[in-house]
Amino acid sequence: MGTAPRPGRPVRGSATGRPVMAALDLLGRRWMLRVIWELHRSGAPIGFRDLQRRCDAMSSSVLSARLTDLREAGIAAPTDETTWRLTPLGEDLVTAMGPLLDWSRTWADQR
Amino acid sequence: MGTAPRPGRPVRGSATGRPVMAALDLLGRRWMLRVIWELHRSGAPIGFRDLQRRCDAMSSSVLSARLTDLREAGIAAPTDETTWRLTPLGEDLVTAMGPLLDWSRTWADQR
DNA sequence: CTCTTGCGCTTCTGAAATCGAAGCGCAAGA
DNA sequence: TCTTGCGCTTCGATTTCAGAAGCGCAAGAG
Repeated sequence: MGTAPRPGRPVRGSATGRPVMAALDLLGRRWMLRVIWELHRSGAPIGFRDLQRRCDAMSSSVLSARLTDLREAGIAAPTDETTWRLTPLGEDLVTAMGPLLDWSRTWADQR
Repeated sequence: MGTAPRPGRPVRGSATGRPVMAALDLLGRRWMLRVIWELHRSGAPIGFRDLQRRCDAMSSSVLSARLTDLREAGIAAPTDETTWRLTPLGEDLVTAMGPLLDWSRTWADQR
């Protein structure tokens, strides 16, 4: 496929290809943040169908596309050919998402 | 329109409506993170067409939809009928995005 | 061995989101 | 009056997603 954005190259939604724009493009795809979140939350390598179930039964075709995106971006990787896990870079990303999740609770309280 | 997700209610891509899932859905829409980022980066209230230009000339129809989403979510608000700005809640969100932007630089360095 | 079950995905078709150009009504100059 | 730019809306074409079906494989059950 080769559709995953890379920093340094022009990206969908950004002519510059600056890292932050590439990241916002990659992470702004449907289900992306959720898939990353569930990969982390499972704690251990997880299989395709299991991951799909955890993501509210999201479409398998899109899950497949997202996993390809994540592999190309170096955020997730297949382990023993049948399961997936986050790379160290991916775990760093989850850590970076922490404040965002905290914010979502604040957001919920304010309504 | 009323399409913006709210915590506590079932959300596209999540049957639970838990705050974090609602946030991931809202922020996972195309251009959403970028629009928030540019609203913040401009420093002052900003007009529609100006904002559009800063977002790599994104489609005006989608920008309009995103601004509606953001207004309903309480993240952005119109000021004097001709410009937009982030609410305090929106500024908190940008702060929460900080680590994510830091991560994007790490991500860029690793490739 | 055959039969079933579950796996990781892929394929396909209709629905939904997005793109992008065009245009509307308005207001402020020249 | 005429132009210019504004905030947006509308609409047809394109891209993406949803969701059911299915393929090939492997591991049991009988």
